[in-house]
Amino acid sequence: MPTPAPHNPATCPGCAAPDLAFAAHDHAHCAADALARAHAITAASGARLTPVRRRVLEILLEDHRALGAYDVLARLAADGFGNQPPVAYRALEFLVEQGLAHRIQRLNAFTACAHPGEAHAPAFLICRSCHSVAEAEAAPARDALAHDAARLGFTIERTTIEALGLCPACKDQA
Amino acid sequence: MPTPAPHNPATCPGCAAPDLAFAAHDHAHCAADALARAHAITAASGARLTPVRRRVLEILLEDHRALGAYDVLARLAADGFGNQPPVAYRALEFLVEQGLAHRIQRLNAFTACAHPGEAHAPAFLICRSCHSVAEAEAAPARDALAHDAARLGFTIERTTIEALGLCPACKDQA
DNA sequence: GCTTGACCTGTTATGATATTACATACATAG
DNA sequence: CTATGTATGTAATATCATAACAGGTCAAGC
Repeated sequence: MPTPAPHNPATCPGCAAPDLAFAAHDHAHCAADALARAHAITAASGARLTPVRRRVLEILLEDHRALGAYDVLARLAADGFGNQPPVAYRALEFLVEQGLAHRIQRLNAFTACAHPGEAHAPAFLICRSCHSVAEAEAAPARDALAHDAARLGFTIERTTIEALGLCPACKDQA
Repeated sequence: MPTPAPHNPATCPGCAAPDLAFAAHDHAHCAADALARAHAITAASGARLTPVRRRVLEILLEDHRALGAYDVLARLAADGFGNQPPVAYRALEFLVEQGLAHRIQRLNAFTACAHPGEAHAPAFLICRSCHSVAEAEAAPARDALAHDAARLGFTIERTTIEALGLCPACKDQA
C-alpha cells in the first residue's frame, strides 16, 4: 500500500461533517482516511497493526454499520485467516483498545470509529433497522450524570450512551 | 398476602431519597412498597401479575442488584417453577414492559425498578464489583442527545444510559 | 548466528446468554 | 360447558463470548 497522504482536517469530509454516517459522503475517502490514521496511531503507540487486525478494521470501515463478531469472523475466514471466535474477538478488542473501533452494547456488535485519534467517548445513534451507527457528542450527558454520581458517592469509570431509533434512510422507506 | 397500605409518598423512604441503592435504608419497606405498587399498576392496566411473574419481581427486589436471567431461573426452579430459559425470560420481559424492572445492557442482567409507576427512562449507575444499580436522572442527557439526533434526521426511540464504576461500599473495600 | 522473550495467531473446547417452536394448562366470556 | 385468548412448560437450537494451550514470528541482546 502506498503511504497515505498526511491527514488534513481542513479537507477531510469526515472532519468537516463528523457525524456523516447517515449523510451521503465520499465514503472511499472516509475509509481510507480512517485507515491511514490507524496506521499513524498504532505506529505512534508502538502497537502493531497486523494483517488480521488491519483486515478487521477494513471490514468495519466498509460502511458505518455495526457488525457482530461472528460476521467479522466469517469474512476473515473467507480471506484465509483463522475461523475460530478468538481470532475475531482478539482483533476487535485490540481495535477498541486503540480507539479505532467501538463496541455497541445494544447490538453486541462493533463499528469502526469515525474519529480515530481524537480523544472521545461518544454517544451512539443506532438505527434499529439497518444497524447504521453515528457518533454524537456525549459530553453534556456525561456531565449531567457525573453530578448525580458525585452526590451518591459513586465513581464513574465508563459511561455508555446509546440511542436506538430510525435513521433518515430507513424512516423514508417506512 | 394482606392488602398493602396505599402508597404515601410523604412517608416512603424510596420517595424521599429515591436513589438509595447505595445508602443504608429500610429495604424491607422499600421492597414491600415496590411490590404493592406492582399490584396496583398491573391491576390498573389489566395485566396479570401471575405467581411466576410476582416471584421474579420478589427475587429482583431482594436487593438493588442486577441478576442474570439464568440466576433468576435457578431461583424459580428451586421454588418449583419451570427451569427452562423461556420461563425466566418471559417473566422478565413482562416486568420490563410493565415498568417494574429494567434491563441492564452492560451486564446482560435485570434489576427491579426503584420507582415503579413514575414514568421514567432513567440512567443507571452500575457497580462493576457488586452489581448494585442505582437510578439517576437521565432527562438532561437525553435532551442533549435529542438535539444532535434532530440535526441528523435521526428519530430516537429509546436511549440507554449506563455508567459503570464503583459504588461507595466497594470503593471503601479497595 | 543463536537464544531468548514478548507477542501474535490458531485451535479445541466450553461457557453464557437468548430465542424458536410447539404442547399443555388455565381463566374467563359467551 | 365450550371456545378463546393468554400463560406456562419443555425441547431444541441459535447466538455471543472466553479459557486454555500449542505453535509461529520477530526483534533485542549476547
